[in-house]
Amino acid sequence: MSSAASIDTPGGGAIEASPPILHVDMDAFFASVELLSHPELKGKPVIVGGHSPRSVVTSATYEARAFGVHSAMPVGNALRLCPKAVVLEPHMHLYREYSRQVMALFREVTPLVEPLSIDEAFLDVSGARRLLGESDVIAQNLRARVLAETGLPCSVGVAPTKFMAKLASGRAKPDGMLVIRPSELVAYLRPLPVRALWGVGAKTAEQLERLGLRTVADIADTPLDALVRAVGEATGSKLHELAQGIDTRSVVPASQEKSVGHERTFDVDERSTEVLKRELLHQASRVAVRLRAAGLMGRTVSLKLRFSDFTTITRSRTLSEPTDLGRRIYEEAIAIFDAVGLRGEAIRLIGVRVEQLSEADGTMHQPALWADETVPSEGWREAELTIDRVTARFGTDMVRPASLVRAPKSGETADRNGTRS
DNA sequence: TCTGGGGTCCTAGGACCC
DNA sequence: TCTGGGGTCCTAGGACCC
Repeated sequence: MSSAASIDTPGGGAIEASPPILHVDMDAFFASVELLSHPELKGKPVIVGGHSPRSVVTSATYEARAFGVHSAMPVGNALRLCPKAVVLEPHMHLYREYSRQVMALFREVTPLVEPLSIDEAFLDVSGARRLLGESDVIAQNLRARVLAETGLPCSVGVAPTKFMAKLASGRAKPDGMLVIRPSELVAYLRPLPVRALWGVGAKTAEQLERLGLRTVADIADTPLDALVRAVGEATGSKLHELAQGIDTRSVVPASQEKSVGHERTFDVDERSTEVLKRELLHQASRVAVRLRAAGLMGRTVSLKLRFSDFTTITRSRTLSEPTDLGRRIYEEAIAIFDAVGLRGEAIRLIGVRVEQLSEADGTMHQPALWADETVPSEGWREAELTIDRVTARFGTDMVRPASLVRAPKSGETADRNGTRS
């Protein structure tokens, strides 16, 4: 066992004055992006969410939050709390584009940028400080720059560790900055509720509550083994460290994705296997398009089903060879689906995910054999590459299951009927 | 209008190998 | 042959995060 208390201080004493980690979090990201195209709604309660009956809030302006609206809440509930709110459909492609822009701005500060989600990232500025000044100065300049170049507000937490930086950015919201220095760290942490610790959700909080543990201080003062018995090895030891302000994780620039999937909740629970399988075909093809676009292949296919009562099952199968073909993923998903043996149960959600990703380096691809021996796999590969070209040109909406239903004859590429207006 | 869609990580049991 | 243990892979479920 090594000494857990030793903390690397690459910048020496300077760290005391200027903590090295920034956590940048865009404020009400999706809603803020929408306001750029709807300036007349500025200052009003705005909710981003779908219009279908089961849609939830994906983002809300602070004006809407004042009414108790928050993300993951059903849109209907949100509208009851705030009837005047304007509901806007999400535009994911726009959010991804703005995300790309702000992440690029972060990388101008330091190459050590770790995106955490579409709208937040950690920055390690311990090296950049020599050039750009103390980290609070870097943070303020970055906030100003993001606002000037994108029109979007963000908040920044500055602290000695990732966890504390994230905590700080949360405290700084909206449109603010907060610096937590090493000497203030423990005093800041101890009074917070356990729920503030990373990895403590509703269930874990409940388990801890049963032990009488309510604050971070309670956790910090509880012996490690008692904690581990209550919540398991990994969570227990993690919490014990976080509670005393210890977090040795470093900022690691983007790593490879581990899975790619799609899922859909039906507006009304679905019983028809024909409809369910058609949805699987669509999802498998979308997953494959994304795999190929990223130059990845996957080896494990899993199917997810959620029933009306919200119970959820997943079933997976590992292939002998990785694939990036929708046809192959679809076949496997169907085989799993058939093995589940539904007897007309109502399905609320269905989804497909591909795991165990590896880089597809072209030459390594082994053409798979289909159940239908008359269809050469290379024909399918050609068909799907055509889909990629159509997608690149017209967007994913153009890729319809219909283009995969029929095998292409030789010399023919996948048709692209199903054009949407 | 009960509970979206994209993910990551952990646990636990069994198979299988050395 | 009474009882090992470590490691890896696979599968299912669940907690958690944004």
